[in-house]
Amino acid sequence: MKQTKDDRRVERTRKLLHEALPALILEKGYEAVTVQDILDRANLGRSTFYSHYRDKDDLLLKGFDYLRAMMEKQHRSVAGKARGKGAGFNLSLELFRHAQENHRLYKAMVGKRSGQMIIRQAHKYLSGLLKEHIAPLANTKKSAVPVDLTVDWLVSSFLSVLTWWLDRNMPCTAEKIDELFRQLTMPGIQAGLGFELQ
Amino acid sequence: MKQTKDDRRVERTRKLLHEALPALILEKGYEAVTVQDILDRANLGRSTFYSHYRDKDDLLLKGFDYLRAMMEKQHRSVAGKARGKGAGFNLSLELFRHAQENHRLYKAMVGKRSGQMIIRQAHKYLSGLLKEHIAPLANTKKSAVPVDLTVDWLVSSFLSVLTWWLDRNMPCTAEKIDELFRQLTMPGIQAGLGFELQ
DNA sequence: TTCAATACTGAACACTCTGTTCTATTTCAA
DNA sequence: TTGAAATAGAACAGAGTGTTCAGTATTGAA
Repeated sequence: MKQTKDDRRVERTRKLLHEALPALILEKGYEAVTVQDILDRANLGRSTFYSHYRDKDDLLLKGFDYLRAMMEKQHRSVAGKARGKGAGFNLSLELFRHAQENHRLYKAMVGKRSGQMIIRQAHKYLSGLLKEHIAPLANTKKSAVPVDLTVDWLVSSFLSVLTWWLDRNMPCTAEKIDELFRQLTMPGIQAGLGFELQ
Repeated sequence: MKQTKDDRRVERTRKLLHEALPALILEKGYEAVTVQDILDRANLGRSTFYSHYRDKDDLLLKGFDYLRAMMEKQHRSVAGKARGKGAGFNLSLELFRHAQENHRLYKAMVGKRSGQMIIRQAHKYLSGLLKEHIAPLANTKKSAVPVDLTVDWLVSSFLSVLTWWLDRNMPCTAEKIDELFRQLTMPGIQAGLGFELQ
């Protein structure tokens, strides 16, 4: 099923819209960006926008979906290479790395000027990931802290460290910021989930 | 300098406005609340609102100022009673307690339906408090983590635990949630600030 | 090359919300 | 009682939203 030229045309239009938004968010903050701003930047007509997206939020959320898909694709590729039994897997480091490679996009999404909705979305998504990857490991007998509280806290912790790092234009490597993140949160995770780490 | 009746009248008007907002935030979320909603709820005229506040954000921020002043007053009173040298001082527990006593207001301010602006304001305020109370204790030689990162992280951690607790209608006591908060964050603080706690 | 389908343009529109202005009314203090 | 201050609320201009629609451009197929 070959992609028609019309399909590519639509894709190109959407890409123009998606690429216009982050820059505008970084310039004036998400709330202040108007649909007209996006249109002017992307050089598109008003009705074109509304034929593709319901509103500004919809555009942003679909941008987030795109980012997430990109991240998951990269993850599968990384995970594929290191398919040893003890290879483990470092979610936060992967995220820091991915954020570094797409820092403009990440900064617009989770940085100081982003909208609350996208932060919530990111929080929700990461909570889901964590519940899937980490919560099953919890030893509920040893742990004194409810698992969902621990997950919420850990996601907030991660996002705050990520935001700090991005808003200061990544003053250190992804590996270093991940190490700092782990120093701050690892012992708490042990208390929260009731297990000892390697 | 006696307070005139006109002064009291103004005060009453402002109180009506301040009391209308939290309920509306909890109902439909801060963003969705219009000035007209507030006016209808408070039974006041449009021009009255704008003679007291610049806009909706201004009203919310002054509400936050009020909350902060209330909290600081209570703190001084508590600190006054326990004025021993080793009495120490448990900021997070005081905040959890104050939140419990004013949970509707706190929930509107920092809960899931609040606005991003007020979260930022709260973050800024708490960061200031922490920098004042805790950062001077940091042992920069031992600590591997930048102090401002640690402070940012700790404030985010606190707000996430507070939000979890409030949004679930405080399923445990203030003392218990404070204990959980400390279990999650204390070891990280030691790593972040490079000192041992009592 | 022609033509119908599809995608985009952009003006016009109704709508909601904002913040200001202005006149009338109420409340208060002296 | 009267002047000053506070409030009421209608009217207004302006910004932004999301829809509609007639017209233009591009595409795929005959």
